Order: sequence, then C-alpha cells, then structure tokens
Amino acid sequence: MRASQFFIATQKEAPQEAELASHRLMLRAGLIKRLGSGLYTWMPLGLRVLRKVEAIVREEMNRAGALELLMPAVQPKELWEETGRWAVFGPQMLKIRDRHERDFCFGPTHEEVITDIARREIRSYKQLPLNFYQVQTKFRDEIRPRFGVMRAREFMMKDAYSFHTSLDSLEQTYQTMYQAYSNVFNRLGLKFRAVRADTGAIGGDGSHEFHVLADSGEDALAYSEDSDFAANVELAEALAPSQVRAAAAETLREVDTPKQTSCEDVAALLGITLQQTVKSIALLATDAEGATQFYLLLLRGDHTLNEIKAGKVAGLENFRFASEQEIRDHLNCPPGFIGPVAVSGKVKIVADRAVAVMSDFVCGANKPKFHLAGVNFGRDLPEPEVVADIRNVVAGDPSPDGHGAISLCRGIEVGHIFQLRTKYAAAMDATYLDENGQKQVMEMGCYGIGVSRIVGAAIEQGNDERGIIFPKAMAPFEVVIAPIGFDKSEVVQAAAQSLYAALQAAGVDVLLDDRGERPGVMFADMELIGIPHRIVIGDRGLKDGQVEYQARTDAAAQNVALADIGSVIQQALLSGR
RNA sequence: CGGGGUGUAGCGUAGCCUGGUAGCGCGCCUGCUUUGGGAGCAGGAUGUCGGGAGUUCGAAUCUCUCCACCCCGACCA
Repeated sequence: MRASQFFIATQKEAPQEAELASHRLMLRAGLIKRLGSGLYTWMPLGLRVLRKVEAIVREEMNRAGALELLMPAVQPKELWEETGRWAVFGPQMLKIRDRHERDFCFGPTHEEVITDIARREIRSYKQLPLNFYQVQTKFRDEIRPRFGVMRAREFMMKDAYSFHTSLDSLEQTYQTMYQAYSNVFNRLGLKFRAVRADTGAIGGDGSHEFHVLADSGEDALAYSEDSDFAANVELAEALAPSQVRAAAAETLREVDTPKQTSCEDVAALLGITLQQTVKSIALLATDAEGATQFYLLLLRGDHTLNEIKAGKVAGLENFRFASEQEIRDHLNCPPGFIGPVAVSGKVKIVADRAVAVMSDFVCGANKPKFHLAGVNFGRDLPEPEVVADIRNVVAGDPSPDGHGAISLCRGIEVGHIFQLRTKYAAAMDATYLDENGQKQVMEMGCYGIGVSRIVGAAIEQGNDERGIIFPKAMAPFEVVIAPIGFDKSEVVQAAAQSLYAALQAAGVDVLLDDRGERPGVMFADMELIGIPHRIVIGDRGLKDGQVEYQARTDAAAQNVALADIGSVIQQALLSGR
C-alpha cells in the first residue's frame, strides 16, 4: 500500500473523552472514530487490524473443525420467548419494532437462532457432532459503555455453537475449542491466561474465560505460582482456615464509637487490626414461596463480599442489599453500627469461613454510636447457622488446589467457552433420533471471542510514550518504507520504489510512505500507528549503499546494505516480532 | 440508576464569575523558503458558542428547560 493512496488520520492531541491508553491511542492513530456512546467506525487503518484478528480466528476455528455461517443480526421476539429470555435479558437488549408493529431485537447473542437452525436441520445422531460459528456484529446496550472498543455497545464477536449426542462429545469439542483459543491468542502474540470462570445462570461444569493480562483489566484473576490453578476471583474459592477458633479471652463490652461507621474507622479508633473486626452486610432475599427473609452476612473487616458466591448460598439465590430503612426496621439501628449480637430470631446469620474461627472480635452493637468488643460465638451470640465461603480471595490465601499461595492480577476478558448442556435445546425442543430411533435432546456448547475487544486489549498490553506497539500478527502493516525526500530525490525515490516492489513480491505486507512528508512527521506517524518494522531510505545512506532498519521496539536504528535489507526484513518477520 | 462534570472551528482550549456580538495552539488552503525527529515566513478559509425558551436595548456569558457526551459509584453499613 502506498500511503499517498491510503487514509492516514493521525492526531497530535487525543480527544478528551479517552481515559485508557488503548482508547486514546486508537483515536490518535485514527484507527477508530466515535459516532455515539459505545459506537465506533473502524477507519481503513483500524479495519486492517480488525481483519487480521478475524483472519487468525477463522483459521483456527476452521482448523478445529468448526463451520462458518452467518446469522441475521436482527432476531424476532418469538424465538426469545421460547427460552424466556425476552424478559430475562432486560434492558441490555436493544428492542426494535418493524412497520407491522412486530417486535425484534438486535442480537446480543445467538443461542436462540442457532438452536432454531439445529432443530430444523438436524434429524439424526449421524449428523452430530457439529460446530457452527460466525463473526458478526453484536449489540448490547451496556449500562455504561467505556474504554472505546473495549466495552462498546456495538462490537465484533466470533461466536460458535456446538451440538452433540453426549456429554462426552461435548467435552471433547470443549477441549478442542480450549486449544483453538490458546492457538489464537498465541498467534496474536498476546500474554494471556485461561481461567476457570463462573457459569452464571447457565450452570454446568465447564466454563473458562481467556484473559489478556493488563493492569487496566476489568476482571481480577487469582492464580497460583506453584501450580496451574487459575480462576476468576468471582469463582476462586477461599479455603476454610486450618486453625481452630481460639478460646474467648476477653469479656464482652460496649465501646464508644460516636462517628465510626466503618471497620476501618473503628479499628483505627480502638488501635486494633482490621482482622479483629467483623462487618455485617444486610440483605433481603425471597424464598420459593415469595416470603422475604432478612439476612446478616458476616465478613472479616479486611475482606470483601463476593456477590456471586453469596448468591450460591441456599436461600440467597436472589438477594438484594437492604435499604437503610429496611435495616432500621429489622435491627432498630441505623447502618454503620449493626451487628449479629442479640438480634431477633427472624434475622438469619451467614458467616464467612474466616469469621467462623474468630474470637474476641469487634462488631456493631445494634445501637447508634456503639460497637461491641470481645465478642465470642457460643457465649455472646449463637454459633452461626450457616458458614460459607462468601468472600473474595486475597493475595496470599492458600491456593484451592493445595499448591502454593494465590497471587492476583488483572485481565481483559477476550474469550469465554461454555458447556451449555441442554438448557436451550430443551427449551426449544432441539432433538434428534438416536441409534434406537429414540428422540433425544442435544447437548450444546458455546464459545465466544471478542474480536474488536482484542484490538483494544492488545494495545493496552503493547504501547509506549510514542504510541502503539502492535504484535506483528495484527499490525496494520508489517513493514513501512520511510524514504526521506521522496518527492525531491530521484535516487531515493527509485530505491524506495524498487524495494517496495521487491518486498511486495516477497509477500510482505508493506507500506510505502510516499507522502513526501518531513522525516519527523513520518516517523511520528509510523510509531504512533505501531508498525513493527521500519526501513529509512535517504540520500545520506544511499551514497554508501546503506539504508536503516529499526524495529518498533528497538532503541536505535542500524545501518544495513541496501542489497541485504530484503533478507534482514525476512529474518525479522520470521523471528516473530 | 445515583453522584459529579463538560458541551465554543476538524482536534485541544481561552473567554462565562463581573452581559457589549469570539480569541489562541494544532490541523486545513495559497505562495515562497526549508527537508534526518511533528519546519519558517507571509497571506487565507472555517463558528447556527449543543438545542429551545426566557430576562435584557444587547446573551457564549444570567435564568429555565431539553439533549448529547465523559468520569466516579452501584463490593456497602
């Protein structure tokens, strides 16, 4: 590609809207333009990057035996009513109406459509297993779109759906997809980690998320240095403490805490550690009969509630946080001073495993401006009815697999694989006839990759003060030829042209910057855009038959004989940067 | 959804408090000079000051209202 024929729209200053490095750089480099909240145009330069990611995803999916198809982005309401998700999906789903007043949505995902295909087309066990995928635009009306393409409303996703006659077969394809995903992210040159993930409302055993590691990631990940344990913090188990509860040593007493409404403040006032305090979190949950139950969850002061784990405690399946008024109604005390001692029998207590082994702790007194110290289970309040793992793991916790301690890092979720089992197939009656002519419900898996998000994630992982550092596999161009005085020097022009032709003939994705810009402008542009390899051709070097080569990650350029530059580039590209 | 903030030329912004009809940098256009790290000089174009209503002789500026966008929060007693 010749730069003069292309569209390069770099900017010195980034629009103020961008916070995250990747978002700022994508705007400055002219990869994307914002149209509205969470809506972005992929400019020609950015689209090249997106297409390269797509191509690798396609190659690995095809290699793994998946079949590409393309489903409509707009889907009729009736399909979604079959699975009950028209109501469940909620405001995240963009609903639209056609001229006949019929309801549709702009697809946030495609389980219903693909299951509809499967039930129409698949009759016999002989046709299975099958794995269909598509690369397509999705729309989810996010509560809060942010970070550019990282959490956009309209985005590009690869979604695959597999159908099986048995769980065995499903698990096999699941493993194949796990491997295919690893291949994709390795080929893209990204630092990533696959972690066990929460299966959400879908249930089932198998779910892994693939995360690109970056400090700005929205997810917290827990892993062990000493084993292959890795899980989303949402899911990572906090083991029960191995020590037994120490005997009570202190007497129960009230302490004056006029303004201290948090564990931090109380601990500071009393000169104790956070680990000696217990915080009480008030929840309301409705049981199967629709009756409302008030709960107090107990957590050690330095721990935080894991809402997903809490939701798995029997009775708490659909909890919500109590309002200030509801807290007053049940405990006769304002928030900030509530605790589990001497509460009415109508209040259920759920203690975290770490709390269950505490003694002589400090908690709210259910009396404004007072806390209790020297509190002990069995003596000052009953043993907790329920002890459960309801906290987030913290660094240093023992790894759940028994090997080493947990470390934490942050990641950007770019892939998620699921064993759906029969949830959708059963709801939509997707069946086949087995060897015995019996009707059976299909087992199902689904596998997503956030194609557009990957571009943002890669930039988040690769950038410096000069701009983007793309891995070779997804850079818009692999090599740029930057001739100095292209429009002035015939010698330079001739050398640049012939090198350009030679590299093109060799199959290199090369950009010739024939705009005739000054060197500073050219260098700054190409570094901002993040092209991995640069060849500078100038009169100065050409006198001695020399050109310059510099990788985007190199500190300085090196002189290379013009005659050798072709092979130097080939070598550099092979080395995989 | 709650809280905060911002809307002035393609981008970044000043002006707003204390009303008098809009300025700067980058970018863009023309010419000359320049050519190894975002050039210099000279000239030039581009603004319904987010929309609407109101106050006023007069509104970017004050008031009301609507809209858009951004940030924080929605892990807490």
